[in-house]
Amino acid sequence: MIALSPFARKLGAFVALSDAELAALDQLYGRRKSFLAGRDIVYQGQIKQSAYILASGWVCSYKILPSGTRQIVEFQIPGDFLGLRSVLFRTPDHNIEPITRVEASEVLASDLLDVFGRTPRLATAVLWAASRDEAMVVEHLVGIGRRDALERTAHFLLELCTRLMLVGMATTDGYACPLSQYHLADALGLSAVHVNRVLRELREDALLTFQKGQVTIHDFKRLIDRVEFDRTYLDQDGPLLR
Amino acid sequence: MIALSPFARKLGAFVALSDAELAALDQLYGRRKSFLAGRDIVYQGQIKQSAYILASGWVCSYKILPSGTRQIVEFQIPGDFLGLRSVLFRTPDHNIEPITRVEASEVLASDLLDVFGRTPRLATAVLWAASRDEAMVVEHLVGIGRRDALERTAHFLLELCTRLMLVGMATTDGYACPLSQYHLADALGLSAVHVNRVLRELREDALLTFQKGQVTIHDFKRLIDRVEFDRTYLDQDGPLLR
DNA sequence: CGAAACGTTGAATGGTTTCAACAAGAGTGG
DNA sequence: CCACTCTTGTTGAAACCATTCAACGTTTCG
Repeated sequence: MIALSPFARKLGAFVALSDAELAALDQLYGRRKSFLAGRDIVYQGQIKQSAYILASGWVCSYKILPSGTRQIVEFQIPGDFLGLRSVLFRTPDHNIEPITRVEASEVLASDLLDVFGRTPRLATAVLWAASRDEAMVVEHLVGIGRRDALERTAHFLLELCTRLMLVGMATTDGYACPLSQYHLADALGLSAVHVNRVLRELREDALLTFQKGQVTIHDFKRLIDRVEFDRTYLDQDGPLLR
Repeated sequence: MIALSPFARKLGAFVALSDAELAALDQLYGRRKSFLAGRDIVYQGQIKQSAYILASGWVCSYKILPSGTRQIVEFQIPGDFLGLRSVLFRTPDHNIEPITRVEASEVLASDLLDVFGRTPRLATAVLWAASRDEAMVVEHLVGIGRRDALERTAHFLLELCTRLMLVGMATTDGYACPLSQYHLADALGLSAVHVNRVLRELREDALLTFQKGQVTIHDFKRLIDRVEFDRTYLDQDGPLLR
């Protein structure tokens, strides 16, 4: 098997894809665009009738409160859809920040619907991925509402790990992670100072190290036990739909 | 105009509905079911290939953590869809609790798709409502992550107010609310004790009273200013799509 | 009437934030 | 190439918001 795009890899985990379906996937990819780290992708206008599929780089979507603090709602990594709903529904009310340099393929709504019509299994796969994204936002909400800082942080990093494994960018030993402690803080609803302390604790307990753009998991099993991470959607080694 | 169902009322706020479209809506309603307060609607099996439209009563969906605490993700009120995604996507991993006695009409996936195909404006309206639901979950996440207890609580009660106004069950003076302080606590990520204190503060500041199943808003404008509530989707006095 | 659920309040505890100060590394322009 | 600044990371101490524990009042309902 030759190198698949992260997107194809991810969908392949949900639905076993035939060569024909893989070919149909290619039709989705439109114009390639790149965005610079830090410079917000203003949703108004820029992405209006089109969505993107992330080819490389990390992105986050967030909201800013009148007080000036912000809350990151979710991160997108290679293989993820960006703005899928905004194509179908309405202009979103949140901001998008590229965390690294980002390469993304534009996806036109018309192409998407066209491919969906001709290869229903692809539609299933895409919607499945979308529903997983939504489940993650819910999981995120639960974590912020009911888990303490350490559990929440570890959970988040473990979830990132499972997502990255889907596209071949992580193993249970760790992964490259371009996030700053400020990003973590804004996502976890904590202060950056406290994130720092929590990371130190995780490191001193020899569970996990978050340093210099690298997450190293020292004891995967013990970490999972310690924070009661639910492995159900982790133990997916084959497509769900054949 | 004769009495519309809450569902029709809500959609009417998004899309101006013709008589023909209102008639098409009626086709959606299938078997009527009722559920008892407190008895969880187990998602596995019960609601599998069908969704529901709430006719009367309140429902909440929540997740339970290994520690035993729970986090309520969202509430559904009359006019809301229940399990829309589970029809399209996969079986959800959360529980559903009817808070009051609930009357709901079953909606078959086939009927839904059929109506969508024949009256695209209805499809737009339904998807619009779905996207608003999703936006609310995000708003909820932001609140839990970045607002203090008082702001969070007031925000939540104001949001409920705007939702209920859409279906004619609230005014800016208040509304009937069957939630207990425990429900509030589980939704807001707070302890019930602290919710009680926060409610007292809101009451003593003559902003809002939450008592005996009734939310009374004493000073709508001052409350909104105090907690920096965003009125944008509040000031909707006409359909967005004509 | 009694029990169970819900609401209320105080005091002690604790997790998290804020403030403040400093170290280390990356990028920038002179 | 070095000084400079800016961002990111690190640590301690004080302050604060929210939780927990515990007790008691109130309502609801069988």
